[in-house]
Amino acid sequence: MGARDARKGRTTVTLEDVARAAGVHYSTVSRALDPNAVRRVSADTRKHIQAVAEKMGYQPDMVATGLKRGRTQTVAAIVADLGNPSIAPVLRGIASRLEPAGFMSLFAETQDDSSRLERILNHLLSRRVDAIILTAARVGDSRILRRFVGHGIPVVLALQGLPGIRLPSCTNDDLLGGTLAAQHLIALGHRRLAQLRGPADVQSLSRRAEGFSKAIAAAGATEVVVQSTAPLGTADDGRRLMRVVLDSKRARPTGIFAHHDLMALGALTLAEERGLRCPRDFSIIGYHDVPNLERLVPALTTIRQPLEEAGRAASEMVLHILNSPSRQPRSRRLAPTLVVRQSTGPAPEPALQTVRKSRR
Amino acid sequence: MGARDARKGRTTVTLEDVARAAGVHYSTVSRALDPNAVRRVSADTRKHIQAVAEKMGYQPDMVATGLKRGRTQTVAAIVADLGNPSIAPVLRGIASRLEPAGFMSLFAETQDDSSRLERILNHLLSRRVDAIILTAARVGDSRILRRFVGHGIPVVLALQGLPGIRLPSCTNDDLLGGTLAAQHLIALGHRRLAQLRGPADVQSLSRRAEGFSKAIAAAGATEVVVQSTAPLGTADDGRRLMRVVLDSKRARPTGIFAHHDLMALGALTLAEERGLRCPRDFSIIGYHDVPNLERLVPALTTIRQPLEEAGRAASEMVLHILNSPSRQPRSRRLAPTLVVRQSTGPAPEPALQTVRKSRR
DNA sequence: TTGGATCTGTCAAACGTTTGGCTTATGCAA
DNA sequence: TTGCATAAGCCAAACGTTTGACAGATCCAA
Repeated sequence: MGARDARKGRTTVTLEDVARAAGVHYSTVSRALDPNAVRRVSADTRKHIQAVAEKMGYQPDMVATGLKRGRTQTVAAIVADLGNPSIAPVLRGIASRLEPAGFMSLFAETQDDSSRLERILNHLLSRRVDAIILTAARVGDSRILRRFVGHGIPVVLALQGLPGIRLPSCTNDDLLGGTLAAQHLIALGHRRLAQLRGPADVQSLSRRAEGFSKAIAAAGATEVVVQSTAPLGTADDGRRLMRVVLDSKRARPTGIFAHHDLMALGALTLAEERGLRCPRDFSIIGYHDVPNLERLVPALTTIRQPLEEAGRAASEMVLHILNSPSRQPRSRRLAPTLVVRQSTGPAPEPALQTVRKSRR
Repeated sequence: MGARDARKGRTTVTLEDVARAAGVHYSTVSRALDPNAVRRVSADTRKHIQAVAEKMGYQPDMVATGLKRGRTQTVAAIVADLGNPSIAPVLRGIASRLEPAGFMSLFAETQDDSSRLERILNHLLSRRVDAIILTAARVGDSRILRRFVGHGIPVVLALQGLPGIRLPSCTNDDLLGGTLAAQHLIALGHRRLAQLRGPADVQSLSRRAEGFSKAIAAAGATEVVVQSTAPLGTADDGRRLMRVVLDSKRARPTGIFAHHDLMALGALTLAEERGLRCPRDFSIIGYHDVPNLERLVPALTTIRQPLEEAGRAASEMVLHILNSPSRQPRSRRLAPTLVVRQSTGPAPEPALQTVRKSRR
């Protein structure tokens, strides 16, 4: 009869129940139900057992399996901040790739606090998760992670790389993102550019800046860079930086690259307050494709990062490691795409194009 | 010595290892480490064992514990669509409440597909989760859920109630939300209102409409209602509905209530295209407090729903059920709040106020 | 008939805990 | 000293699987 377990009389049917009903030993049931079992049970018995199990509604107990096999079919997704709108698509990517492989995902939030990360990791160790996908890597965390990796459980980084430790990662190609932004503005004829940078100590932003600047230089255009110190992405910051640009004595730039859509938004409103019209007088391009901003007038041209894809790719790596632990998978950089909307247009003074051609 | 388990030589220290090192039986270690164990171990040994365990870095194996105790300290959060920006805050609320209680959360996405929901539930059964929080309830799902509840595992509904089945839920008070919107507009002197409704077959929207209409009627004001059939919340839909309102032969309403911010946005742009200025000529109020829209000009007045709070409250219920399974907790309705920004202002023609006073 | 192979299936030992029952030691009253 | 309660700790049986080792049956060649 169905076993009655600890939980308030919940009824569970076990291997033994099925075995009794089918008139075989429970180990035979186990084998009959294991899709890739060694051939130890005849086709007839197998079919019979499967029928009985089906009829009784047998569900294997994955926690027992986990204990025996040492594999829980669980991976943890650790994020810094669930409030960050970039995160949900990543989680979705993770779930969509892992689910068909029979895995489920636990989630936890570090709130950008290393001690919380450590607590979470210990807890996950205790839960015997099979792997970890970490989107919350901070520079100081490599020590903690190292100990964790020492326990033999795979860690894959998503979105954020981490310098202090060799871990497979799946990040966005910010160099390319910056390049795309620059090439777009150049192609529209802009030759005097400005870059509204995020804080310097974030690796991805440095690369973003580098990609932009290199492409600008390669085209023989000029660029002024202003830099924020605040955490990336407030509109106020964008205003502030844009003010610096407009107040400068140098010739006003016609193409603006903001490291974040909300900065672009702030910059845009400030410029319009000063009587400049976008895209007539200047073009501006943001980064991130923040949701709902496509509703603005003018809708923001931006660089979109493949977030869901990042989650999928990270999961892919996890599965790869789990299936063939011999070698680490290669880290990947995912290509962002340019999303052209209405905030970018042809440069206002085409005459300049030819003048500055050969500066390099 | 540390046991070497199945997973590629990963080293785990077990109760037995600690027991050997401490010179006691492993059951004693188990008791010494259990904070609320019956008094079976002296203070001295307990302290000694704790020290040894600490030094060896012992971490209890929660899957073994789960097997023995029949409790996995895991709850599952099932959502319809991780892409929905409302969901992340709910997840955060869930994690924040559950984590201090020693629980972690699994997540899964139904993609609004009942058969996927069923698969997921079976899988969760197999994993012996302690409870489920479901934000993805659809009308047709009560049958599936009933079977599941029959297995004795608690299900709590968040955000969406479900008519066919008695389940504790934690939803937003849409009636109040509609009322708040109406009262705000009334207080500003508006007497001719319009309501841009979402589709009729969604319960929460009906209540939203009801709350609004009742408050309007109570104030003796008039209202025209136009209704969408599309799934809630596209700007195009808002445009379409607003066009109907403006094209009507009746006197133009001065106060608009849209069932969703994006609808409000669409309505707003259409009205401005027709030469009306907001909030000078008309006021409009949305619903949902969709992120980033506060950057618009004019920034949208809206109704904010306590999403994170919903997650926390649902978790609270789960913990309550788990701790005292005797009685179901009462369902809760969470109060939304009015967020006043710039899209609402005093009604343009104050004279009308007195004229229509006693229509009821 | 004997002696392997091969094919099916059973047996039982794990996996790492929790926990009821048991044993021994200790304290204390008579 | 005995008797007895109580405290402290050990023993071993679970929990539901997986899986190596073994056993019986069948078949076939020698």
